[in-house]
Amino acid sequence: MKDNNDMPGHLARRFQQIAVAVFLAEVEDAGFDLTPVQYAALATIKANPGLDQVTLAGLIAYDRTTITGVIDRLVQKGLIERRPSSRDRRARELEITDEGRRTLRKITPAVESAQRIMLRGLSAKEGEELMRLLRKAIAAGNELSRAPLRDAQV
Amino acid sequence: MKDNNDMPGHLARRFQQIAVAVFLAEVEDAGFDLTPVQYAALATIKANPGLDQVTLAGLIAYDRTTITGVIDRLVQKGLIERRPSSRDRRARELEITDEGRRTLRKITPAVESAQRIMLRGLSAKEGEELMRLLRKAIAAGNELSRAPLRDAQV
DNA sequence: TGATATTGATCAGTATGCTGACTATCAGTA
DNA sequence: TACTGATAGTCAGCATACTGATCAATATCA
Repeated sequence: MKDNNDMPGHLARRFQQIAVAVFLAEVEDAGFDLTPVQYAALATIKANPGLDQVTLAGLIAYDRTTITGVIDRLVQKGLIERRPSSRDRRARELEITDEGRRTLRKITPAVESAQRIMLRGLSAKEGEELMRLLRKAIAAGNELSRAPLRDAQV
Repeated sequence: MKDNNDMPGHLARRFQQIAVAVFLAEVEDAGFDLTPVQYAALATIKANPGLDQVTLAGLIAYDRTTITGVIDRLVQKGLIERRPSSRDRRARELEITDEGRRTLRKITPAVESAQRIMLRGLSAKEGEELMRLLRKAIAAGNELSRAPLRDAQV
């Protein structure tokens, strides 16, 4: 019988669990209330003004049904705006607000600190290697989840 | 601005997302309906007959409030039994059923196949190195989540 | 012993994430 | 143009995960 510690799936779940806990703790210490998912969405909307929800989902590999709720909460917090697209009446264009921009700027140190903390058991070289291997495994498995990563159409 | 791909937290989430999708697909192909979490709980109950829920949670690093629902569903499926402990009337003892044992035996090839698939982009050596680095990072961050890994009391 | 603290389990509430279904709209084509 | 298929977004339902609270039972110690 294989031990849990020999199962990449188990290790993935555990590392992700710690990563989320660290992120939330750092962000809360900085005085904000934003989840990892909300942060990624907000940063991506800022970098791609006016994008629609499906494009956003593709850029950060979320399921389109998950995005709906995330967007709802970001709008609720006043960090982004959602308005109908003029080109496609099915689509919604997403735009960051001034407050969203402010939040993003002030929260960045906490986010970067969280990334360091979740790798604190590794040397700099090991951290780089872990990220490289994760990127490689993810690239090979990209199409295996319902929410694959997609490039922006531009 | 850091890219998502430079964020270990983002990579962790993405790898876990793929790992779960692969697990569910392989298990469903084998004709079963069991989540990664349910599998880990079932295997751990089999290996530690009569353990209580808190001990189970510690062994696989789940939150104790999450365990309740997982156990409910395993009982519902007839794979385990939950009964009051004789030593401590607050606690419940968990025991695998014959059907649980049968399911575990028949599902194992699918689970092992899933572990291979989620590492398919990596060489054997790289897969080992990824697991080593994950274990190391997890060990250093164990106490940072609400559900740290705990040894069994025995 | 009796007061206090701790522990095992559960619950309510919130936030991902998924499947599958549905509506509205758009795009391509016969 | 009318039909067909695809697409954007939403929703219901289910399963993790977490926070914080509660209840019952156990442990601890003055």
